[in-house]
This record gives sequence, structure tokens and C-alpha cells, in this order.
Amino acid sequence: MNMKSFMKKVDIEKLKGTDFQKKVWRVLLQIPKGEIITYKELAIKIGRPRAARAVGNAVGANPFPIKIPCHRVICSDGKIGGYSGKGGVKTKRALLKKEGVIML
DNA sequence: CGCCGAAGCTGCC
DNA sequence: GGCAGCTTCGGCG
Repeated sequence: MNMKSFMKKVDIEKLKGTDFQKKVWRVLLQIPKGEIITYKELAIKIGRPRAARAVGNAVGANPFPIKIPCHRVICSDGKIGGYSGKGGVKTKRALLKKEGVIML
């Protein structure tokens, strides 16, 4: 297998950020297309089930909000949390819809 | 069901 | 050292 095909995204490890952030971004990139996750689930995945808020900050602090499926992360209520990126929550909803994720 | 306040975690000034 | 933030939970009406 070609390693090049594997690195279709950006190397988070190469980016500047804390261990916590890198972990969060890594999980985001491991999320399959059309799949979403809550901040809480994400926090639990990285080992900080009580750091849902911190996770939100890390996700929104990523250097490439376009290459990072930050829009795949939603509230535990199944609603869109927020979006510090361009367009705001509006863009987030649009991206989710494009991905095939329909919100009720 | 909707609103309010408090809690636990990180990153930055 | 302290504040604010893409949240979460519990209690109350």
C-alpha cells in the first residue's frame, strides 16, 4: 500500500497545537463520512469525558476547519453546537446536509 | 419541555 | 493567575 494515499488529509502532528488538540483532531479525521459524533463522545474518546467544552475549543481552534470535519461534531442533544469557523452554524448545517446527515 | 445556574477542562492574554 | 468558550447535567416551574 502506498503511504501517500493514506495521507490524503493534513498531518496534525506536523501542525502546531497541544497534545490535547492533536488528539481531538485525530479523532475528527478518523470519523467516517456521513457519521457524526457529540462533543461528549469525543471527549470520552480522547480520555477526558468531562472536557466536552475543552474539546469544542480544540476543534474550533484547528488550523484547517475545512480539512477537519469539525462540522461532524454536534451537541449531545443531537443539535448543532456552534461553529467559530466561517459562516457560523449556518455553514455547519450546510456541510452536514452535504455529507448526508439530515437533522430532525 | 424550556430556562437558569453550576461544574470540570483547555488555551491564551 | 484569571477569564472565556463549538458543552453537559440537574433542578425547577
